[in-house]
Amino acid sequence: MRNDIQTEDIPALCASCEARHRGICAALDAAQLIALARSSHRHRAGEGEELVGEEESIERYSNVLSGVVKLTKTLSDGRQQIVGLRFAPDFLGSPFKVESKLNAEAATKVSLCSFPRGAIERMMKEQPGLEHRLLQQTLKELDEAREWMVTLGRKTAAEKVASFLLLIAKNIDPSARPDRDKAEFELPLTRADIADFLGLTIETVSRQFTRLRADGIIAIENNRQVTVPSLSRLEARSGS
Amino acid sequence: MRNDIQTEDIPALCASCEARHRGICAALDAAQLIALARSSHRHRAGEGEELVGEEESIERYSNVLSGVVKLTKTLSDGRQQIVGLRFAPDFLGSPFKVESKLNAEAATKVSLCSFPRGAIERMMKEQPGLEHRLLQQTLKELDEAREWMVTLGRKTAAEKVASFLLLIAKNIDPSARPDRDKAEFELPLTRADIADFLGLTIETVSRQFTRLRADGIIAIENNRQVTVPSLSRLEARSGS
DNA sequence: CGATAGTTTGACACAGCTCAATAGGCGTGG
DNA sequence: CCACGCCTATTGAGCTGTGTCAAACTATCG
Repeated sequence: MRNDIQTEDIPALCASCEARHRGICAALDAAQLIALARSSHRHRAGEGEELVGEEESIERYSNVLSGVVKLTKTLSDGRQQIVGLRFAPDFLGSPFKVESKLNAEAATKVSLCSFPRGAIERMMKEQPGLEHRLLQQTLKELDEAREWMVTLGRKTAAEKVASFLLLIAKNIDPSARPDRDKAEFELPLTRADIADFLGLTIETVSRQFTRLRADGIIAIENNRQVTVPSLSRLEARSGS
Repeated sequence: MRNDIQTEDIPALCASCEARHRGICAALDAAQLIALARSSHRHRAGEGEELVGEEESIERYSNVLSGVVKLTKTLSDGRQQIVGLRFAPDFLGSPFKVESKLNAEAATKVSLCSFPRGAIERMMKEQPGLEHRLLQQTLKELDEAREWMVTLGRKTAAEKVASFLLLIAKNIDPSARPDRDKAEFELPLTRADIADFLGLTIETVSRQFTRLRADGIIAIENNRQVTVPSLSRLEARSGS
């Protein structure tokens, strides 16, 4: 199914791409990668840019190559909830159509590799491995969503904020290793985003940050640069 | 893929089964149904009975034929959150293994059609349509989970209870039809379950029920039998 | 340096929680 | 068929965590 030996055959673009190894494209062989690369294009989006409006979602699918994308839902009166975050090399855009509305917006600067809907669907027919991969990613997303439901429904504000920091640390700390208990990373979200993710207000989020800082669980520089000296101490506050 | 013409060929058990039409089994042809039926068995479970403990989840998969199953997650200190409800003809048991722990418990009397893990996985290899079907069910679940995240994170207690009643009405009112604005059903969950589903306490749930009753939005008989004279009036209170 | 957007802090209000008592439904056994 | 007991649901009173509103502070960028 994978064809790592013939690395020279795969498109140059894909050779160093993370999605090729850990993402959707890992299910494709060289020939399929070439076919897909023909109709794919890389592009960037700035913070706050909308990626998937109603219409566009149907048009194309993307791999997240870098940056963070937030998936949001909005009630009719404007209340908003972030229902998921996508990090590299996650897949973006749900296959087949889902009835309910969902927005995707760049939380940070983002780079994407996009292809038209049709290309993926055609490939799915001739390569069941791709659909299998998609199922796995969807199951992972479902699992994460359920985990977060517990956070939203049953945790206190303090636990929510700690859980959030752990999630980010796991997903974007470049120095992360299983044994390292320390973490450093730049927050990809504003306080407002964090509030929307946690079902809180920005003021409550801010107060919880202040408390974590006062207790030495985290240090923050320039509002965004976070240091966690001990992930296990942070985890102890996450209520899990 | 489906083979409705040769109805006489399919197993007697499956002939009248809802899962055969709207569930997972719709992806199978007569021969496959027969093969699967050989290793499947129907059984019942009483209210509160645990269906999927850690170990068992891996062992077998089931279709829900009647009744309601609740999927729960529990924090280390005992706080609980219901992360999903399964109604007939939903599928139960996640394919491949998911790392995180999830419990499935009968919320009402339940009847199931179960088969061993291996049977399904073998069939998935020879019948891509089955995996496709599974992907669709998973996408639907993901969508529902996200919808509920908004409810948990951003709605008031009153809106949560209204949303819950709408969800139940949609899924188990036998007399439901798109045009009918009235609904009648028996609540499949206790107040404690409802609280765990909504991220509230039983007292708050009870008070919201009382208010809905006082306002004529619902009528309740015997604590479980609910009448909703106007679903649209109920929906107006759901905050969506 | 000033403008702007984001963040922190404070004072206060209120939705929903806690604890406690009462009421209702339902099965069991006299 | 009633009486009892158990379990679930309701109601009440008071408390508290989080929201609201407003002001001060801080980064960032032209």
